[in-house]
Amino acid sequence: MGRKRLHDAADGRPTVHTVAARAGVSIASASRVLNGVGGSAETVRRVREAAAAVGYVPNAIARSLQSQRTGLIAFAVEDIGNPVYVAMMRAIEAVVAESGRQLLVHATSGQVASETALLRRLAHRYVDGMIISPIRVTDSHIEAMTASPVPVVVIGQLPDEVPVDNVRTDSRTGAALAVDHLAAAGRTRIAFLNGPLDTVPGVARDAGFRAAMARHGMSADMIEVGDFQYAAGRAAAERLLARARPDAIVCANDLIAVGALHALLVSGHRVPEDVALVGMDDTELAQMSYPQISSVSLGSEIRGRLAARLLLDRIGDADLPPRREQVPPSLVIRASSGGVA
Amino acid sequence: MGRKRLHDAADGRPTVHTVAARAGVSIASASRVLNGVGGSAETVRRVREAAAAVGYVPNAIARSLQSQRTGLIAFAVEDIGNPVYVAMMRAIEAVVAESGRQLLVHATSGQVASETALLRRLAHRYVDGMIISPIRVTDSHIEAMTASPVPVVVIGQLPDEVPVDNVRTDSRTGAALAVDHLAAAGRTRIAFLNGPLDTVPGVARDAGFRAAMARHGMSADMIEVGDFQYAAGRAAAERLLARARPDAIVCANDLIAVGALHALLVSGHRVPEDVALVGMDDTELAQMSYPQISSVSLGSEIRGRLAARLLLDRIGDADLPPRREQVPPSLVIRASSGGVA
DNA sequence: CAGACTTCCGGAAACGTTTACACAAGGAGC
DNA sequence: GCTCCTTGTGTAAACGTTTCCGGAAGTCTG
Repeated sequence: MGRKRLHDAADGRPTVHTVAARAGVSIASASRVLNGVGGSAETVRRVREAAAAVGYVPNAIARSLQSQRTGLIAFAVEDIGNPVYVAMMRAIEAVVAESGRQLLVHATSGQVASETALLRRLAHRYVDGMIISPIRVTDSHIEAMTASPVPVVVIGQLPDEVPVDNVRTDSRTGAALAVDHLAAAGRTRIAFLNGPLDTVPGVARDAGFRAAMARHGMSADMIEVGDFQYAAGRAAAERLLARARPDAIVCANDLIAVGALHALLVSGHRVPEDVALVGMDDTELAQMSYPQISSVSLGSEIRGRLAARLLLDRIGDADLPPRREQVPPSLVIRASSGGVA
Repeated sequence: MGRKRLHDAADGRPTVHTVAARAGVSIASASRVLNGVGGSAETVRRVREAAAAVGYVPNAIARSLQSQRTGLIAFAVEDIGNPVYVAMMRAIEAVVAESGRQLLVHATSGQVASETALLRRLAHRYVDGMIISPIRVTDSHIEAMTASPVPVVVIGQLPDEVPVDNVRTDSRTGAALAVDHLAAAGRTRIAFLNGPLDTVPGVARDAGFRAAMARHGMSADMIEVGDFQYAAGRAAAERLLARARPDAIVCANDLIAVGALHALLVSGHRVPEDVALVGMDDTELAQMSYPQISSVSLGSEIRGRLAARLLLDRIGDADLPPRREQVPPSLVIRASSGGVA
């Protein structure tokens, strides 16, 4: 006794030293065999056997310290309960997996503190890069992003001068598409249920809605604001219906639209006969509802895929100039606005 | 020249050496100041200033190698598109955040290879512990779990002899609750839309349904199987309606139930008048639908919270005996089965 | 059989932190 | 003025890997 666990880690688990000692070889040889590079047949056999016997599991942290890579990518998102982020995540995951890396998701609950803390923590090298889709962009976000030691790609609008890879869409135009569609269908009293006006998408969609309404000569006086959730959408619709008689509603995302649909049906309105409905993001939620909800697609899968590619490119070459991709919105017409069922 | 970036990391970023050199102190002092322990007023000032000047960001990997902790917890889940996992995640997150750690989520897409690869990779020390909710449990899962160097907690059924902390529910009884409720409401032709029979929940719910039907003297001959997704639920319901005339449908989860609801409404059935519907998991989806869907709650928040606590306890003391928590199911009655709207 | 090449191996130095330990300086107590 | 304690500092050893480098042994060529 006394020499037991001599080469083990602090917690008693075997290390490469343990394996090497048991196999009667140097740690260099053990390491080589365990990584499958070099080693004579006999050495390979002995090391493999020793590793299996002691149940050796490499310590990835130590390996990463040496290799300067972890093989992990993070996707930080504000509300993973929103299917649009799930769609993005799936697209990102596909690209990331293809590169042999693993994707981790972090839900920030949209708190600025939490988001920057995340950047501070993960970006301290636990991951090789991260994709982040903030709905609010503060100075501290920007500072954290530019100071990050690992590459960061942003999905969403970003001030032009920030030198960070960036995939954006144009939800201003997206909101306008919805209005145009409803106006063309003869709707004249179009309401808008938006998310918070201190968010980037909130202001863009508000601007798009107002501009399109003006263009059609209609007044934008039926606007309700809540957050981007189902419950808020339902509540906003109830407030709206209590004070006005819209014949169409544009919603700033699909969660809000589903909430609005619920409020409409509960209060006996027919959709789309009495009130037409258009959501935004074109998530699976829009298809799962009955009637199915027309929705402005902002190309979430495409944005996810592009963001992943930008990130991998930058990991491959840190000196690339900052790039910027733009994905155009498009309208998907379904039953809720009088399209085909 | 020649001595420039002498103390920088390989990638040119400043290290604690860089900061120490610039501040004219030893790396020990620099480290102490940066961690907020000790240091004279003058030293603190100089180090802080130097760190800010060079934009020092600590390398978390190196720190973790030394401290043997990362402060990260992982939640591995099969399909993050299913709201039940989002609910669990939120509950876990709350507990984990309280302990000052950060939660990461990994969606495994239910592939065994991916799940065990995950265990192999993350559990190699990138995280301090992980919670996993597999719907299939294979030998390779069990092996990976027991060999894991970091604590693992399983949400879901597990063979009794596996010495792993475990939070389970009883979805067998859950399915029976649904049948009892429908039978009590006078439904006599009860169908069942289940998930795959090679999954743990799939077999449990099948057994529960059949047992309850037998107990009520009804034959369990209207059963359709798909996967646990919306599309499968809708397709299964369509198959069912093409060959039979149920007056009630039990669904193995809420996604399936929403799919079934859609199929029912499209084909002109009234819910609950013609066909009553009960889902399972009691996710927000059940409340977002119209009519709202009755659902068997399996206490996902509670299970998440318990799992997180078990994990933290085990991280605190690895020698604890394996523990097992059980959460009972309960029925939440809504409009789709004739409850209150 | 001499030399040139190849293959395999072990020692030791990294990777960027934290921290145990030793030591110096300064103040308080007698 | 001596000891004793406190406070601050620096040196160096960890943490568990990978990998560079030099040397030993074996193989091929002419």
